[in-house]
Amino acid sequence: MVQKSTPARSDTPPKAAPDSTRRSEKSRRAIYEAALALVGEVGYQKVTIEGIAARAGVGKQTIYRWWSSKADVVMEAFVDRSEQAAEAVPPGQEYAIPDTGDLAADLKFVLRATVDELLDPAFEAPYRGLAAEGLVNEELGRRYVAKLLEPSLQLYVQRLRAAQDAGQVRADIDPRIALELFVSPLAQRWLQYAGPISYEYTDTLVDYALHGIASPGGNQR
Amino acid sequence: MVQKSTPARSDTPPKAAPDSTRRSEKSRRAIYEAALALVGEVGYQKVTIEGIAARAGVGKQTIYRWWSSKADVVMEAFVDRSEQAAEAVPPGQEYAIPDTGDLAADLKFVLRATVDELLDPAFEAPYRGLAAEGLVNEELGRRYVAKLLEPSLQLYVQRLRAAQDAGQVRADIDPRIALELFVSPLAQRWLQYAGPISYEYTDTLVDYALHGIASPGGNQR
Amino acid sequence: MVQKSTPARSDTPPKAAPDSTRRSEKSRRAIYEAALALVGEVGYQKVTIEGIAARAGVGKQTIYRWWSSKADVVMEAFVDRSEQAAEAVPPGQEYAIPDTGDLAADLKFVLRATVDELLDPAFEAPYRGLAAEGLVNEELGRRYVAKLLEPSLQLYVQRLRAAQDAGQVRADIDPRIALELFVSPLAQRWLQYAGPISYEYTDTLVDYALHGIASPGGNQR
Amino acid sequence: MVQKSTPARSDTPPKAAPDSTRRSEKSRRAIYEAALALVGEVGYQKVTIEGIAARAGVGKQTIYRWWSSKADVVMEAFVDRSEQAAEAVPPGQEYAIPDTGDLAADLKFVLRATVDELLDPAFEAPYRGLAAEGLVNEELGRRYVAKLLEPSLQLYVQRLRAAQDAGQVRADIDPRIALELFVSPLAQRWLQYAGPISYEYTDTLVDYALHGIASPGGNQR
DNA sequence: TACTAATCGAGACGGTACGTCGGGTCTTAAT
DNA sequence: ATTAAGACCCGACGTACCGTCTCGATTAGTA
Repeated sequence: MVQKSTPARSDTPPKAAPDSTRRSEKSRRAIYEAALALVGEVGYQKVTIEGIAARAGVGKQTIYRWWSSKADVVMEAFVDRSEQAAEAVPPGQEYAIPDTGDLAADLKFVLRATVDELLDPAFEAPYRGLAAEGLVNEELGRRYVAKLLEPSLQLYVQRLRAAQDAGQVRADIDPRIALELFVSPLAQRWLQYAGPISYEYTDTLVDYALHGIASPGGNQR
Repeated sequence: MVQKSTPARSDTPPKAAPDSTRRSEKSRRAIYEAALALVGEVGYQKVTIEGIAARAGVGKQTIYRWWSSKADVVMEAFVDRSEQAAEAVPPGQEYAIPDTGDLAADLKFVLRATVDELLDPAFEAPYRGLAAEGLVNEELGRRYVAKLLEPSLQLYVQRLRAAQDAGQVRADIDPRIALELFVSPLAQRWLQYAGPISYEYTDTLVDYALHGIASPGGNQR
Repeated sequence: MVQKSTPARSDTPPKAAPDSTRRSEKSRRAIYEAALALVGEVGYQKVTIEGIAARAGVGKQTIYRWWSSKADVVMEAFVDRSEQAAEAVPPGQEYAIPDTGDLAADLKFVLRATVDELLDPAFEAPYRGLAAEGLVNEELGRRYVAKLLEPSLQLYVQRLRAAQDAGQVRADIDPRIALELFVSPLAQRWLQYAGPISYEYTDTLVDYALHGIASPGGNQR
Repeated sequence: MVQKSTPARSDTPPKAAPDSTRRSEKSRRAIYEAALALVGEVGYQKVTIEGIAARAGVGKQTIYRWWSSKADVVMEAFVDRSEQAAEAVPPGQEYAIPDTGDLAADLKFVLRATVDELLDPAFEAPYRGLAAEGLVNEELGRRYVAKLLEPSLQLYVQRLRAAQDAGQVRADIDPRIALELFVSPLAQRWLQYAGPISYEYTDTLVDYALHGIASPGGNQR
């Protein structure tokens, strides 16, 4: 209702950004853990800042000093966990879509893995909660996309580019759009409970996307 | 205190469902209008049951008697509005995707109209709010899909079936899945702020979906 | 907060007093019984009009039509029960303080009986509840006094008058005031939890009241 | 309903008593003032916790944190005001019943002052409201007696003891009981609207109580 | 190594909204 | 016309969290 900050304006000083060199690492870790644990236990919706603070053994102010909202905290906690997981992967071709030369097979393989992941409750709770918040809070939504969604999608872009180089995908195709043909349907079915998801379904998506749905010699126009 | 209906199980009584024959039509309409107006004015998130009641000139209890949550109220209000709009259409081929014989053109036309609609703030507010709630509340999410999403998608199914009959779409294609190739990407970009949406973008989606992204003579395996 | 009715004023007609000839005797009895039962079970405070109506199997309106408040209902129910009890007494010298010729003994006897009554939970609940309401609602308070309190006190007046005739009480004494010397202290101790009540205590009150507390030859000016 | 004392037992935790050292004095004062003002303006019955909070510019929780009910708040506010008034009295023989040597005159004087006080609306509103609550809530009633009633009565005890020392009151008289002969009748008439109160009435009470109502040489058996 | 300013745990505070209860009025159908 | 039933508008309840604001009691980085 009331406008509050709009960065600087003196008068009421701009809140004097806290000194991050003095920040307590221990508290940060405790907050991340508490946030993720609570999201898992009671669901994103029912998590409260007070609850996180209590669980982490931390004052509320310590949270408000470094984050601006519950979504912020959970998002960072989630990203942090992802990064932690990423670092655990042996250093080589860490995260990439396999390239066996058979594009269809590679895509089907990755999408099947994605199906498995989506059905894992540990992922589901924070992922859904954040996504929901993101629908309605544009700033957060864009951060969500940039931090959690786009990096995964870029792996598809890479794989599709390789396929273009190999002459398996038409050169005039925009890979960033092309990947949506099979990724977005899966995303929507899962996120919105818009339909069942299965290996068969994702396999079908890949086939349709690669070869199109039109009849081969069909006279379009 | 006294058990009334639903024979056994007692203990914590099932709350004695209200008598819907005596329901006040006036209040219901007022509540729908208040809910939609408020969602438009302050955004779904900031709407409260208390606010709806006050705006509608209605006791809070009257809302709680007939609905179980804000999402419930707004959903029903939204559906009601849609139905009202539907009834206003002259009785003929009310809602359908045009069939000019040119499938690509027809789909592009409809998707362009969808783009326009998605960018209309009047639609956006309740749609997003409900979608967000639906991500996180499965029961609501399924209702959302059934009431608001699936009916629109069925129009695509019809059009694609017609195209199959006309030999423009392969007979082995499942239209319910096929439509997702171009609908879901648009939905995701819009809902999740996952990318820009434009006529050019939707046109591209249709082209990719119809003809596939693979090279014509590409050797897959 | 807002004044609403103030009896007549035309405009909004004075509510058209109900036709008492058509009143349902059965409902009235049921309401009395429900009211007294509930007061006994959950305490005056927690009794609600809704509760009485439900227990009596009666519509709320039927109560509001004939009574103006919970206090009203309970009061009438209580008075009704008293009258019922009174009628059960064999017609003779129904209710009176015994007159053995020994005033002190007679008063002590009656007060001891009163102590017993006051400690009977069946009496206590509605009596206290009504008294409390009466403190704060003058109209009700006066009715309480007239219906429940004064009739008992008049029995003392009669007995004291007899004592005056017998020359045991000074002729210039006002019996209506005199009785308060021993009745009011007991009443206050009980009502307000202002002190313990016992036979010894009431005996003492009678002695003090009869003979005074001043020293016999004390020179009071 | 709520567990109150019995420290441990957990399960449903005992609500973690707030830290009284950090209590806001400003809020407490504001609450007292608001409570007394409202009781004066709209009457004890119509005062609500919500109203007190609003008037005091305080959150409801701040009231619920430190008091358990409206009666509690008003009582404390009332006691606080009494103590404040008491402190304002010049330190000497602050509050005592005058001792001119003439017991009857002294008592009549004090009772006349009490009559005046009882008829002062500023006293009446909270006094009656609290008394009413006290009838029906034993715990509160006893607190009421201890804090507001008994201290006044002790003044009579002192004066009567002095009179005993002076040989004006019989030595075997219990002053705590004796005072009730004239105090309780006045209290009952006022509290319960049980009869008119006037100087003449209280004078009469004193006379009756001092000398008794029995005939001097009356043969009691 | 001591100083001193920021951060920390804790939680009281002014608020908003929750979901529930009951008051008193009004409407409906059955008697 | 009264009744049982109960929906209605309304006001207050007591609770949960919000985000802000003190409080000592630690910590660091600097002097």
